[in-house]
Amino acid sequence: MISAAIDLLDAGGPRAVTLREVGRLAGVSHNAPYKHFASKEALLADVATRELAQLTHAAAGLRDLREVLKAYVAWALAHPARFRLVFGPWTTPFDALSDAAGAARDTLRQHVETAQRAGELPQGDADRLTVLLQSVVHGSVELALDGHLAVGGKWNTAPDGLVDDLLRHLQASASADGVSPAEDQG
Amino acid sequence: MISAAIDLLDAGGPRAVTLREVGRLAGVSHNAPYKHFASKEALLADVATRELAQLTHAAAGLRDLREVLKAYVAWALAHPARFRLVFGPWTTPFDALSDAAGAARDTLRQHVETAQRAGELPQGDADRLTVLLQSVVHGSVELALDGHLAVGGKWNTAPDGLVDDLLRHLQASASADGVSPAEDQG
DNA sequence: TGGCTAGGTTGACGTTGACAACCCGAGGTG
DNA sequence: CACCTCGGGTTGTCAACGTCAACCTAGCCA
Repeated sequence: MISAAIDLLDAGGPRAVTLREVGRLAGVSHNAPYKHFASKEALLADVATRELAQLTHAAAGLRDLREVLKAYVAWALAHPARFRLVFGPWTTPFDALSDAAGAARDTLRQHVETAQRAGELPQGDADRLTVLLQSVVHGSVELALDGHLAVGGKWNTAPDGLVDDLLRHLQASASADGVSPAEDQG
Repeated sequence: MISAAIDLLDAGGPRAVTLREVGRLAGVSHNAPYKHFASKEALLADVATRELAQLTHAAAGLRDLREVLKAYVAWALAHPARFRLVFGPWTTPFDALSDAAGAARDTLRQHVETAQRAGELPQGDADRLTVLLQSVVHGSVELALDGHLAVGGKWNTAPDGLVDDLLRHLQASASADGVSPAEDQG
């Protein structure tokens, strides 16, 4: 059923995900999903949780911060509906989904701290830096999905480029700020 | 009818905006809205366009870039449903809305260029810088609305703070860049 | 054997977006 | 004046949806 929901989501957007159609795709009746999920939103929350956990797992194995950020971007652009679902407006809180989001941010923060130690990012509160990076990824992807980034027909302003821009500026800020660190080779 | 739609939107979120309820609030029958709007989405697009135009108009009169960015943030946090509506997933394109979004980015870019001339931002493509800032505003607001920014119970990571952080880093990057200028031309 | 339960089924209810047909009153034209 | 067009309103209707309720059935365990 969950895979059926994902199929519908990818094919026709959030509007296409209907409990009845999920049941149809799964070869059961229109009310069978209620035996597994309390509501439509609960089904979607389950889908979102799995998706986010999978993404986090994949990101944990990547080399450096830039790769992680770009992996998020690539995933979101490849599966817009899933991205919007995961970070969408939930009307009721789901613990599992919140936990998954927390785990995702934790692995991201770990990469941030590593980059800070390497002098590639400014020192300071790693949490703030993490959410700053996450915000750029999140916002640029959403703007791109809405078509707001095709300014003047040039696509240099794609999310990937914005991530690079921010990292470059942060690197510059780190260099300017941290004249003290000795191991500034790299 | 439009004000009725806004009332419903603010009160009960996107789900509460129903053509029938709009008609009810406007004191007409359940099908009257169809005499003015082709579909529910068209009504919402009209609402979104007005809202965005109004916001842009207000932003055009502000002093500096920081104020503009914070005005966006304040508006979005004050009216989450409107924010999500404006930048939400439209299933059909609406020219008026696209134009309004373009105008919004134009005024933002103007402030960016002013800040660049003042040396408060790195030189280079103003468009890229604009969307970078817009991305942070956009992303941080959305993360905040989803409750993803209450890390460790500290709210220093609020969108306002993130905007300040980014501007500070960019300022530092600009200062560092200014040492060896004349690299970008565009 | 008997009963409990997870999972499935049919049926129904209320709500919604949308379509169609009818209706009225103001305005312009002969 | 009669005639007609037409914007805006109305009722009626439809299919689809989420959800609730009741019923059913196969497997398991005491």
